[in-house]
Amino acid sequence: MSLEHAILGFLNYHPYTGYDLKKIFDTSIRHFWSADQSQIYRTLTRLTERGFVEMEKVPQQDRPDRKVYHITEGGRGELLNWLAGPPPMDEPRSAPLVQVFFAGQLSDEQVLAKFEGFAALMRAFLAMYDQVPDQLGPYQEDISSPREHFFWLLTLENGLCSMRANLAWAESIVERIKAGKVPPK
Amino acid sequence: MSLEHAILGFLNYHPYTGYDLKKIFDTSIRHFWSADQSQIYRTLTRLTERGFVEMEKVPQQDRPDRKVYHITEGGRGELLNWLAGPPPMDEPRSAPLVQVFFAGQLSDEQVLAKFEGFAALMRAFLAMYDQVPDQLGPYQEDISSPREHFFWLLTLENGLCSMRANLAWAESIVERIKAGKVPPK
DNA sequence: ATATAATATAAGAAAGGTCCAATATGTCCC
DNA sequence: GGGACATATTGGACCTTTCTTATATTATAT
Repeated sequence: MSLEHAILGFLNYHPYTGYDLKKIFDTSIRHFWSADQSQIYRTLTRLTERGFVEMEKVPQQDRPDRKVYHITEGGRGELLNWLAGPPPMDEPRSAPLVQVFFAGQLSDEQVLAKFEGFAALMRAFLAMYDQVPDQLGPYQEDISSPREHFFWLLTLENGLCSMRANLAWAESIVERIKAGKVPPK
Repeated sequence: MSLEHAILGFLNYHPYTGYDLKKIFDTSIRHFWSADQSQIYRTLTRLTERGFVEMEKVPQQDRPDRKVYHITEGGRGELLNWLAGPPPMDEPRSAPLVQVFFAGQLSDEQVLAKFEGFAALMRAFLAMYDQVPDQLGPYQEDISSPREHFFWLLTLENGLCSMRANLAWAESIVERIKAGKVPPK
């Protein structure tokens, strides 16, 4: 679980409202982390209870007050502690691989279609990545120093590397299928 | 969500109890799918309600009855339908990448340690993979025809490909850090 | 003789996440 | 004037997952 840490990470650049955070998640880091709008508000409440963030009401004329959250000393400590700590290992959870594992229960034609589908999916991802801009979307001014931009590019690279590896994997399987190397039912 | 489909996939080979399934998950496909014991029992109940599986009580002397679940025609249909359908795309969710994205907030020494930590983690994964047996653990007899074994090797290959790609990524970053290419704070 | 691990199931509670709907207003365009 | 869209937050219902605890027996090790 690290929606909390992702929120703390952004609030450590700049104070934001729940609405701001939703937009930041939807634009900048959408390709490796997503967040439900309700969940962002609930997490902000939880972080407030724990003393990691504080809220300030900014009244506006004729529309609901903005609730601007800023990180506290305790929150900064929690964040830096988590960042400096050991890298969490991604718990494995891959619905596509479940399909691969059980693909033997399909007919040979269906198996071929399945893996061609995988390859197509990964090519589509790669095409998308080419369109991911160098920049971070709105709210850049707060975040995009050369240092932050450098680390942003590193996360993009990771996506590219993984997708290329997966594409090569899927393609090698398609070749093997066509070469008749799948044991029959 | 496809714990349901993973369970259906196994029950399509052979009828099992909840306990059997837990052991199968913990041994065979542990590296890309895990399942909590309570969750397996609850999911079996749900699958029964939907008519995808049926339960048969097998009394045992002096210990709780085994509840052996077997797949129904409806369940087989649901499974094959899902398998033949479009590959689900994994929703992106990567705690490690959240750390990369915010790593700029650490000191330069901490950044180096962070990425060396990533590389070490992936080397550890790769070392583990070498030890993953060719075989599927217990319950093999039910599952390991040459065809099933072929698909099992494919999922292992995927893990290897991804990990190698991630290792290369982490190592290239370590090199760049050592070459002084990280913009200062 | 006793402890423990393994076999086998299940219920309760809490945490996290998703979906949907409600509220309230401002702006922009047709 | 009406419709669509953006701003801004909140609440309810529900689902999934995890953690913990409980029960009961058998096999194995000390």
